[in-house]
Amino acid sequence: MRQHDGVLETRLWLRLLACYNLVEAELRNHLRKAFGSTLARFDVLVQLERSPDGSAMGELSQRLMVTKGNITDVIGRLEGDGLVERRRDPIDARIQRVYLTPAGKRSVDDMLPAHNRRLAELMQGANRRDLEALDEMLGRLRAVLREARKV
Amino acid sequence: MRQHDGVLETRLWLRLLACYNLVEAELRNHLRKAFGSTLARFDVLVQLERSPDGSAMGELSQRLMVTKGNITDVIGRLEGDGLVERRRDPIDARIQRVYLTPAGKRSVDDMLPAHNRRLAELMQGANRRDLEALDEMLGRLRAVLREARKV
DNA sequence: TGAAATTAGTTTAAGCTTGAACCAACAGCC
DNA sequence: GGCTGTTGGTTCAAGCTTAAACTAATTTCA
Repeated sequence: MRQHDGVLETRLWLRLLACYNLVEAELRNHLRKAFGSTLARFDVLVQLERSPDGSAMGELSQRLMVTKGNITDVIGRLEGDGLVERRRDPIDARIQRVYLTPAGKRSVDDMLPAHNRRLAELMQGANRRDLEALDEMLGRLRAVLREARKV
Repeated sequence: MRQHDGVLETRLWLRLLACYNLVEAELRNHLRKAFGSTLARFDVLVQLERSPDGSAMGELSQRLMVTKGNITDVIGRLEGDGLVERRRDPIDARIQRVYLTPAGKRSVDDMLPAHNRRLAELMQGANRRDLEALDEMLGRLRAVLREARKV
């Protein structure tokens, strides 16, 4: 009898989904209450902080795994608040390069440590070895999923 | 030197996020192309199929981990398409009980097997033992996160 | 009993997100 | 140079999602 009927995969997916939802809700809540911000904005700002030379719209879209239209929208809102600025690439005029403004940098520097602390707090009830093993295996699953997507 | 600075937790979260995004995007894509449906609708329908006696709006909201307002919205759309129907609970008049219509049941029965198959396909590149271990540990993490939320 | 607190759902405004259609700029090729 | 195809972003409509304010019904308890 073949046991590979998808039951394990479904249960795994539902558990992963639950973990995702629990963490996501808590982090969103924290950002909102502590900083009046959202995850979409935060994610973009963090990504930009890691790219001092700016980042193209499409690059952001890929890294954050959302559509290009989404990035256009979020960046537009962040630009309106003066946290980022867009400059057209001088070599390739199609490319919009996005940079953190000083205010944007201040904003990330403010949020990021508290955000990470909150995340660590959420998992502090877990055994450290479990987290390490989980981390390792999620890395492997990610590789498998990336491969599967191509096919 | 205290090593518990949140690096592990952050990496774990980013990997979990990546796995979530990869699976979610693929499942959504599949539902859309194969059935012209969405995950939000699908999730509600599956939940209702598991509750032959109907489900209250708040129950759906909790199980799917979304807000009550969201459920009102999605159910409204599903009802408009004739896939579910709302009936007020005769005992407690505050409660709206939601049921699958025959068309709704046909729709789930149509989608669910293909959906699960697609999910299993996505993970078929992974070692079976890894998936079992991952499943187990996600279950434990979920418990930890639920506990942490209460605090 | 009946006022106060709780619970179930709805509504609303704002923001998030997608997918598809579109425009402009670049790259390859003849 | 000037087609042709590709790439990077924007726009648009629709749907998804949240948080907060609200209404109506039930429960609690003095």
